[in-house]
Amino acid sequence: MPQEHRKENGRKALPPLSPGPVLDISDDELVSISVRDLNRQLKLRGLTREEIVRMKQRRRTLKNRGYAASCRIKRIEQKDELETEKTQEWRDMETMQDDVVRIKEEVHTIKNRYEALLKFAVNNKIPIPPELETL
Amino acid sequence: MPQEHRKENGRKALPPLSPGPVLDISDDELVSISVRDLNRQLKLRGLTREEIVRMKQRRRTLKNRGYAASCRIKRIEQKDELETEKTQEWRDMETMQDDVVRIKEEVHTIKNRYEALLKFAVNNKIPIPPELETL
DNA sequence: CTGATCAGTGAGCAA
DNA sequence: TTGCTCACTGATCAG
Repeated sequence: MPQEHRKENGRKALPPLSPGPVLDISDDELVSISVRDLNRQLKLRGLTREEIVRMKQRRRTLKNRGYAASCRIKRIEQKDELETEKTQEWRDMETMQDDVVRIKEEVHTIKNRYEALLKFAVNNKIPIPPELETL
Repeated sequence: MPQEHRKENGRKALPPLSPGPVLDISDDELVSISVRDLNRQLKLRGLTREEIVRMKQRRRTLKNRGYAASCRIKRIEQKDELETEKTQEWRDMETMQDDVVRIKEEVHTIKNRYEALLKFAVNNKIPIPPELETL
């Protein structure tokens, strides 16, 4: 049960999967070469059927190790993406809220102007058409 | 290497961790009882030191299994939470955007009124104070 | 010790 | 076969 770990981080180190007794090849090479080339090598040297099976399994395991790593990275990236979007939307929200405040002030300004104009009319006894009398 | 899986889901089924040859106890019981009670049982029957160690390890493994499950659930919940917040913010955004549109229309309406009033003044040759002449 | 999290592992599904 | 994802495991860290 080769269960130690290749902690890239701050943990332990895992020795490479034991190379077969006959075909010695590093983990990196094994995951890299194509199935075709691997079979070629396997037949070139005379490996037992069992040895071949073991080599295939080692290759699959190494592949799986990589897939698992990708899977974790993907998960983290998706999470980061969500958080980033959340932050951005929060910013957009603030901007829009500012817009609302600004425009509301504009409404206020114009209403005051209108009332000033109406007051001027009243003070000078200028008759205003009814449809313009109220705001 | 008991490496099959207890897929609660749609996968395979894993037989319980092999009970020790002496103290037979189910996985559920083992994770449930306290360390104190476990030690009591362990001494009550005469278990080898090695058997005790194995039992302790089985307990730890079962505990770990539960921790891992919690960890996965937590991760999923956090992701759901983020997505829910995102959706809610998107909704809030729409509401606010509607507010902006509504208020801008209000501004337009008032400006038109003001201009109508000014035009009325011009048409009737009413002098307007300079500070009220422009919008 | 307990609980949480990480990287590695095999199972099982999908392409 | 390949790639991904799941549950599980031991290692390791934090409390």
